[in-house]
Amino acid sequence: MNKMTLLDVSLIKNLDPFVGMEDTALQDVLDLSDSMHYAKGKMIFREGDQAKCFYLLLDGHIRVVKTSPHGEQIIARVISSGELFGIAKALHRDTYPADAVAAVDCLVLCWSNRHWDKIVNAYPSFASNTNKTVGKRLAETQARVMELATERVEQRVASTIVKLAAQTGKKTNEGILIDFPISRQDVSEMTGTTLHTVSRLMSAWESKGWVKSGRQKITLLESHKLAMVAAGHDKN
Amino acid sequence: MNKMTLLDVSLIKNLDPFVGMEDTALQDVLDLSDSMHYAKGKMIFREGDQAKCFYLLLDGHIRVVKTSPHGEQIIARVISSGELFGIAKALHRDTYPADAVAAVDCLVLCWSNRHWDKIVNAYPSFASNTNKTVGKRLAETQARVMELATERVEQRVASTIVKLAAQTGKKTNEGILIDFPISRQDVSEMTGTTLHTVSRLMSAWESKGWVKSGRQKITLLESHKLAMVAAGHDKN
DNA sequence: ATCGCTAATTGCGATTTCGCAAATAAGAAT
DNA sequence: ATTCTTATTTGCGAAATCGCAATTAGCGAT
Repeated sequence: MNKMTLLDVSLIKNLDPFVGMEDTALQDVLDLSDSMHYAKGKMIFREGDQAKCFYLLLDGHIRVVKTSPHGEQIIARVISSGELFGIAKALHRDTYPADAVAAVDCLVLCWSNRHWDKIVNAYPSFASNTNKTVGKRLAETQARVMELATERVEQRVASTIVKLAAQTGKKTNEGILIDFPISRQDVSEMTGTTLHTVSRLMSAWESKGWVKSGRQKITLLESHKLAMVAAGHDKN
Repeated sequence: MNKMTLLDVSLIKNLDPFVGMEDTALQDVLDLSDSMHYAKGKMIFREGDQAKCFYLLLDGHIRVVKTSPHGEQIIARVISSGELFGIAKALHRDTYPADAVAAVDCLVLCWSNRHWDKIVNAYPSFASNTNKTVGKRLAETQARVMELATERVEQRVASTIVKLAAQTGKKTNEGILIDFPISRQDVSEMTGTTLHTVSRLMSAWESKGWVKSGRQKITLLESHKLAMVAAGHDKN
């Protein structure tokens, strides 16, 4: 789509999916890609769509969302820059397993799935890095099952915002800001609870001075306190 | 360990992990394996152990169990015959992510991880089948997150026993029997609830004639009714 | 600056699910 | 057959969380 813009190898050279690849190989792969921009709120692909591309997020944040048979949504994960997404091919799927929505304006590279086998076969470290990514996601998902099965809402919410802060956090003079718009509803969809309960928890933490939050904005002031709550320790 | 016993290609020829492989290839792979027996209750590997082997279950059932930091256990999945397990290499892990326990006497093949790369490189369809398995497990795990996040206990328990019946069920003249010893506690560890709640649900269903259950034994008489409950429909 | 929309807050009663405790039952071992 | 161990059942009160509803607040668009 955008073959005119020259994409430089340095854009992707240091990203996890490409470690271990030669510059010439990177250039070859880059030459197969299109670069795309998605405005905040745009849907990049939808659950069940035929998977015709796979993607690399260069800049922004993406929410991966699944919808239950009864219409409730849950956020399966948040993709940050440097991560692959929509890699249905790696899982031998021919449809996407979830919606991908731009949480902010996003810059992505995308490749036609036609190129997948070619790339995977030509560059074993790419294949290997991909497997590693999938393995990590499986482990994370499994960890979430554990949390949902054994922890109370308060712990899950604390743990989720601490993890988000670690993943996407930006230091400000007040504390660590979660660097994309995130509502109470979003947090509830990541933790299996309701926006009401999240709101109550945030209010309680705010009154203790542990967080400072506003409309779609969360700043952690005392992340260690929250980490304690996440771990299920004392609740003072 | 058991090179004396001649293992025949027909043992594994039709199993998912090996579809698309030539008989000679299968024989080569088989020649690298050891066959092992694990008595009911034996632990095959433990979470965090250095992963030195990967396994194929030839006969029996295996519980894959994770333990939370606070000691609660949850059953991540149940492995049935024909499935690979302990494939840490496929996920680029060097430790096992969970315990594997023989739910009944089990017959397994195992391979040293030394052989993993060799096998994967020599037999692309094995690599591909493995990716597919991992993809399926990721999807299942994700589905479980959805259930835990959005459904009530009753639905989750119903859904779990229906799925177990589909996976391991054995037709009897009464109905579909889940073909390995499974306690109320086990079910609770698969659904994120307590054995008490499971017991109450089973009692209720038994009094409606939907199931018949005893000590570590569950038979589904009216699985469609349970499937309705699982789907969250009426509760009559 | 004002309007309008969406997000957030919070009180309160309703439900769900838990957790304890005590009793019973089913097999396994002797 | 008897004893022992482990699984199951069930009542009941407690706790966590939900869900509704009404209000308030923040921010973008006009």
